[in-house]
Amino acid sequence: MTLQDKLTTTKRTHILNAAARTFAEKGYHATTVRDVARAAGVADGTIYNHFQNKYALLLGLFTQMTEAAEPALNPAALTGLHLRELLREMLDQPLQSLRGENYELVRVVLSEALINRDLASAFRTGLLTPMLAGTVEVLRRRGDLRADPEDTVRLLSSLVLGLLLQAALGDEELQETWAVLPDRLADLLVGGLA
Amino acid sequence: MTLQDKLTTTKRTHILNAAARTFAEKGYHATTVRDVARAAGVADGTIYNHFQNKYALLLGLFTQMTEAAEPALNPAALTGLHLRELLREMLDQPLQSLRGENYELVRVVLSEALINRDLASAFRTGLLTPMLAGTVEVLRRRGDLRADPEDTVRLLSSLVLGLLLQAALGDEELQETWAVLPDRLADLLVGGLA
Amino acid sequence: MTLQDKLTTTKRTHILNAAARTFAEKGYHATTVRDVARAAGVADGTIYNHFQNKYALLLGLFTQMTEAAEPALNPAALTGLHLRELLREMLDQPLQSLRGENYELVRVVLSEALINRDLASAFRTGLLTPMLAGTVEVLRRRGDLRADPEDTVRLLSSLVLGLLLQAALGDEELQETWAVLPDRLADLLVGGLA
Amino acid sequence: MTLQDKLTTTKRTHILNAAARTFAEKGYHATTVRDVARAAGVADGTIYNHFQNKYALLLGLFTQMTEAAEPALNPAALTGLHLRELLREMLDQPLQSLRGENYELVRVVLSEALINRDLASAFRTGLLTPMLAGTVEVLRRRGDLRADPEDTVRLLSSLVLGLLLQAALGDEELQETWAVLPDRLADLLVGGLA
DNA sequence: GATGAATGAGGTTTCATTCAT
DNA sequence: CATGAATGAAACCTCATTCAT
Repeated sequence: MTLQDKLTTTKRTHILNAAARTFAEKGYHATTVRDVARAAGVADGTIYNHFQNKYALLLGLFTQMTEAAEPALNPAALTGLHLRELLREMLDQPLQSLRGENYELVRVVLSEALINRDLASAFRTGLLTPMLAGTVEVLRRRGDLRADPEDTVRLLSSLVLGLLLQAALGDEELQETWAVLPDRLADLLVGGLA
Repeated sequence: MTLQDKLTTTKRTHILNAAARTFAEKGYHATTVRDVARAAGVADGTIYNHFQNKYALLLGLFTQMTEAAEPALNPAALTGLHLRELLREMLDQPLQSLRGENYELVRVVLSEALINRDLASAFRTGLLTPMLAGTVEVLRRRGDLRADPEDTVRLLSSLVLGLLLQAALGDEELQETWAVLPDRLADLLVGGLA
Repeated sequence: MTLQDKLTTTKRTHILNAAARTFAEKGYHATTVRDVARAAGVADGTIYNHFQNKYALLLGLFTQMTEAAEPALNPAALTGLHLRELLREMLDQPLQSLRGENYELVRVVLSEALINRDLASAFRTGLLTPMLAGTVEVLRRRGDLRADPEDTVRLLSSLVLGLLLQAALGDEELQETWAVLPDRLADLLVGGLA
Repeated sequence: MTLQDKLTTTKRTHILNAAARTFAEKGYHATTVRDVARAAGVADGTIYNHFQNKYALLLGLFTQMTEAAEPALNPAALTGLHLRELLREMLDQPLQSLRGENYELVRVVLSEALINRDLASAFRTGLLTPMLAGTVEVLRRRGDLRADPEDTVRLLSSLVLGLLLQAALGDEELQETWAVLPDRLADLLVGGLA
C-alpha cells in the first residue's frame, strides 16, 4: 500500500466517520450529503470522489459495522466456561460490542434495513447468519447442553436482538439494568422458569 | 355519529389503508403523497382534507396499529392455563396479531421509530409498556412460577421483539418454523437449558 | 326591491364586510377565500354564489370605497369660507373620511392598485379625477385665489395623498399630529414659506 | 475582494436585476421564482444559492433602492441656492432619482410595504426618516425661511410622496408636466396661494 | 484529487374553484 | 341558495449529483 493509497483510505474513513455521526444524529433520510461534507470538513463534491452516491455511504457504514463485529462472531475463547457463564457471555458480548458510536449506527442501519430488501439481506448474511452459525458450533461441542443447539441459538439470538431493539428505541429502564441483565437472564435460562 | 361523519371516517380509513399499502411496499420516505393519493384513487389535495401532512399518515397508521394490538394486551383469558401453555400463548399471540397487513406495517413504523424520538416514545408507551404491564400482572398471580416475574417478562418481551425483528428483516427460515416455534421455545424456557 | 333582493343584498354586504376585515388584517394575497368565508360565517362555496371570484371581492370593496367617498367629492358646502378655512377643509376632509375601517381598506386597495393596471385606472377615474375636478370648480369661482387653480389642486391633492401614504405606512408621529396638521399646513400654504 | 467574490456579487446583482424586471412587470405575488430564474437565464435552484427565499429577493431590491437613494439624502450641495431654487431641487431630486428602472421598483416595494409591517418599517427608517432629517437640517440653517422648518419638511415630503404615488398609479397628465411641475409648485409654495 | 456553484427533477403543500347533495 | 369535500394546477423550495476551474 503506497502512501497515496493510505491517504486515500484515510480520507475515505474520515468521510465515513463524518457520515456515521450525522446519520446517527438525524437519520439517513434527514441527513443531506452537504451535512456529511460539512461534518467531514470537505466540499460537497469531494464526497463523490470517494463514494458513488449517498447510498454508498450507508453501505460503507454497514460494511464497517460487520467488520467491527467479526471478532465477536468467532467465539473460540468461550470453550472453557460453565454453561451459565457461556450464556452470559453470549448475551453480553453483542450488547457490549455495540456501545458508543456503533450503537447509534445500528439504529440507522437497522432502520433502513427494515425497508430496503437488499440491506436487509446483507444484514442477515453479513451479521446474523455467521453469528448464529458460529454459536451453534460452540454449543454443539458441549456435553452439558440438554436442549437442542439450534433452538437454543434461535432463542439466544432473538433475545439479543430484542434487547438491542428495545435499547435502540430508548428504553431507559433497560439501559439502567444493562449491567446485570445478562447475569439474571442467564440464570433464568439455565434453571428454567418453573 | 351522523351519516356525514360515517362517510368522512370511511374515507379517512380508505386513505389510511392506501397509505399502509404504499408505505409497506416502498417505505415511508420513498413514498410520495401522490403515491398514496393514486393508491387511494383520490386527488393529491384530498389527502390534506383528512390528514394534516404526510407525517400524520404515519401517525395514523401507528395509532391503528396500537388499537389493533390492544386486545392482545389484556390477557385475561390466560388464567387457567398450565405454565408451559401460558408461555406458548404469550409468545404466539403477539406474533399472530401481526400477520397479514399489520405485519408489513410493523416494518414501516418500526423503521421510522428507530430514528424518530417521538415515534419511538409513542411506540414504547403505546405498545410495549402496556403489554409488559399486563403480562407482569398475570404472572404475579400464579404460584407455579419460580422465577422473578419482572425478569420473566423482560425475557419474554425481548424474545418476541427479537423474533419479530428477524421476521421483519425477511428471515425465511424463521417464518417457516413460525408455526411450531412458540411450542419449542416454551419447552426450552420451562425446563431450562441445562 | 323585494324582500328576497334585500336579503341577497344584505348577505353580499355581509360577505364584503368580512372580506374588508380579513383583507385589512392580512392583505389581499395572504387572505384565502376560506378566511373570508370563516369571517363571514358562511361556507366556502357561498362566496361564489355572490361573487364571481376572489378578485371580485376586491373590486366590490373598491366600489364600496368610491361610493363612500362620493359625498366628499362634491364640496358645495365650502362656498362661504375664507381661503384659509377652505384649504384646511380640503386637506382635512379626505383624511377624516378614511378613519376607521375605511382607512385599512385604502391600504389594501392602494397596494393592489400599485400593481394592477386596471385597478389603478379605476382608482384614478373613480376617485382621484372626480375629486380634482370638483375641487377645481370650487377654486375657480373664488376671487381671492392668486394662484392658478389647476396647480393649486395638484398641490393639494398631492399633499393629501402623500399624507395618506405616510399614515398608511405607519408613521405614528404623523398620526399624532393628525388633528392639528391641516391647520398648520393651511397656514403655510396661504402665507407662503418666504 | 477576490475574483470569486466579484463573480458571486455579479451573479447576485444579475439575479436581482432579473427580479426587478419581473416584479415590476407582474408584481411580487404574481411573479414566480421560476419567472425570475428564466429572466436571469439560470436554473430555479440557482436563485436559492444567492437568496434565502423569494422574499429575500424583495428585500434585496429594497436595499438596492435605499442605497441608490442615499446620495439624494445628503443635500449638502443645496446651501448656496435661493429659497425658491432650494424648494425646486427638493421636489425635483427625489422624483428624478426614481426615473427609469428604479421608478418601477418603487411601485413594487411600495405595494408590498403597504401590507407588510416589516417592510413598511424598513421603508420609513431606511428612506423617509433620513430624507426628512437631512432636509430639516438644511432648512434650519437658512435665514430666509419664515415658516417652521419641521412643518415645511412635512409639507415637502408629503408633496413628493403624493406626486410619486400619482405617477406610480399611472397618472399620465402628471408625467407630462413632470418637467415643469417642480418649478410651478415651488413658485406657489414660496409666494403663497393668497 | 478538491472545490462549490449550478442544475433541475421532484417533493410537499396550498388554495381558488367546482359541483353533487 | 347553501354547503364543504374534492379537485389538481401550481407554488416554493430542497438536495443529490455534475462539472468547469
